[in-house]
Amino acid sequence: MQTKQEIVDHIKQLGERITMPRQAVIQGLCELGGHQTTQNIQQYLDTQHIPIPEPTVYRVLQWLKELALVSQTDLGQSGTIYELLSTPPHHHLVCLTCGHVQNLDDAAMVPLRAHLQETYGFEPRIDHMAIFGLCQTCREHMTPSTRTR
Amino acid sequence: MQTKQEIVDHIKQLGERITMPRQAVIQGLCELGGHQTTQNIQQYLDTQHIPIPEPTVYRVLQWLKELALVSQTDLGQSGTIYELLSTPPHHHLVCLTCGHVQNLDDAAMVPLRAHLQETYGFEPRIDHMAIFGLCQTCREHMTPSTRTR
DNA sequence: GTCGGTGCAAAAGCTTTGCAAACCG
DNA sequence: CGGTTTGCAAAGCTTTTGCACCGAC
Repeated sequence: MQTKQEIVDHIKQLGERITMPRQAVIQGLCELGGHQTTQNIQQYLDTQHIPIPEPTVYRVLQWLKELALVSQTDLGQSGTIYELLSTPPHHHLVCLTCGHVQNLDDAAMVPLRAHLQETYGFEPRIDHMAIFGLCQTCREHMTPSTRTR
Repeated sequence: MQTKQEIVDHIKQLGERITMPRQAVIQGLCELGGHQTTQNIQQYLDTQHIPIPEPTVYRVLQWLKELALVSQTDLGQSGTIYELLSTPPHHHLVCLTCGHVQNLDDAAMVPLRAHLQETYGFEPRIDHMAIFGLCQTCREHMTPSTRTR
């Protein structure tokens, strides 16, 4: 886990401008840890008395993504999450019933990644993949009437 | 590829009601084939002089999904696609640069599916998975300035 | 005839955009 | 000081919802 200061220093070396909202979003990502939605980040900053307008949160996250410091993953109905790229590579098992998101170690994807490159010439951005399905808990509590969404 | 009539007969046997908009959407899925967005379906039906309001297209697709006749896959910025489940299982390689969607045979996912079940107790709905990355064409034409989205 | 589906209009999320004012370096 | 970034407000898109009317069985 990187500290906010390390990231800020890194960005300065890239010649990018550091502003208050940018520091705030980075701080939010660092202190919340893991994967976060724009809402999570904004609400957390609110509790820290650092109100940041939503459009700015989006703009900062997009900028961090372009600097390859943050990944963006679309989880379908479960929303879109952003994550510091310092964390070790992993993926997301998204439960279609309860929306729970579980991490999956990257080792599971190594063979698939190789296969796609060799067979299709496709370079997967499998740094943060979303796999949808049913988590163990929901499988056990499953009733026939349970809807998929 | 199933015909519209086969599907309609099947649904009747399930005791579900058949209405004009429902037939229309099924027809659209059959005749367009493959994976389609709500817009595709609606626009196609417009050309056939069968105007269906958007909310109804959504409602019918959701209903078909609950009957396990159609799959819904979220492709992130590339939208949401619906597909008849009669087609052989496959997945989608979504290019982050050009948005192109390429099919991937299910065989590539068999080992991963087994692994997730055994290790995590997670039952993946890997019937139509979206894998994001760079397609061969975009990799070749890649310039450093090219953005991810 | 009854229950469920449709159509319309409107709302709800989430994300983006335009532009003047504020700010970083 | 000059070019960027921010804040605000408003628009855009996709998807959902409420409700009266209509239609399938």
